[in-house]
Amino acid sequence: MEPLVVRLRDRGWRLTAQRRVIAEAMTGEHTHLAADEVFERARAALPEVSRATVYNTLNQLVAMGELLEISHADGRKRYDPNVAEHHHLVCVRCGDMLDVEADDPDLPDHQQHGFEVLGVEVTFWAYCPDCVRTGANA
Amino acid sequence: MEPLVVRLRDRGWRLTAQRRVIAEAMTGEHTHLAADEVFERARAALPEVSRATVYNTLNQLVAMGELLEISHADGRKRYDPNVAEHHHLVCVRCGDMLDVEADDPDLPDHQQHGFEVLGVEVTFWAYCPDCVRTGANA
DNA sequence: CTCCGGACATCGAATCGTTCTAAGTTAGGC
DNA sequence: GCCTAACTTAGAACGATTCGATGTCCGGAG
Repeated sequence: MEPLVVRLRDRGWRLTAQRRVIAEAMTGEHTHLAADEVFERARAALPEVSRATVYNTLNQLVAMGELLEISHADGRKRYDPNVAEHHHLVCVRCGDMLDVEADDPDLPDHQQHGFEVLGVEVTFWAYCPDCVRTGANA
Repeated sequence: MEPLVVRLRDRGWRLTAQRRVIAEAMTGEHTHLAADEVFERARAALPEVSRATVYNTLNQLVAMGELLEISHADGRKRYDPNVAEHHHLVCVRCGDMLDVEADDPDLPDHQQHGFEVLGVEVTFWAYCPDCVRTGANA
């Protein structure tokens, strides 16, 4: 797929300097940034971005379906540029997250208890390699 | 299983009036209360409970394994007296939650990408019956 | 070219959920 | 009936996020 900034431009989204650095902050190797981490990265590239603009922009990208918003146990939302249906490995000690493929063995019948099921997300609670190595995982 | 308050007493937990009304607030029909809703219910039974005591008590019950803490998309944690492994149907419009049994068809190999898997939680994103009926689910 | 309107960005204050703190109260062993 | 530790309290503090008011930029009509 084309990079995020290209897709955004093609949609006619006004790609200002601030929005560009925010979008670029999302397309690195670490794909589960909290809003504040996005802010830090964006500000490193362009000091005159404000926190509010980061929040505004992230919310717009979520509404546009270009980012996934993931609510994390620590209370800070994470933003995931991988919008394909997928699942997460979450370390219960350090909170680190890793995407895992959705093989979706059994998306159950579309109706459950009267709820109309839209999608399924599996969270694997785990210890990450670092915490297994260094930590007393008691 | 014995009711929550009985189990707590049997553990030697000091069952004060405040703790009792908080525990009782958790054992009603609605099993996914936010802290503030627990506070409201507890205060209805005993007006002189403070918010801090509710938070303290809920955190203790979670630490004791008597409650499950669930992080919800709206940022408020929910507390679930059903501590058996299970999954959740979550309405994406109103946020309502429903427990579903964990048949756990395939708890995958205990190791994934170097993560040591402890447990699996499936979230079914859905429209609840009320929102299907009343809402423009657009 | 200039003006205008609307979209965008900014700053700081406000809000929300939660935790902390310091002081007051209670329960139960001696 | 004390003493101590555990418990509770009200309110301040906190971190994450949103809001509101104001300022800036851009593109098109005149």
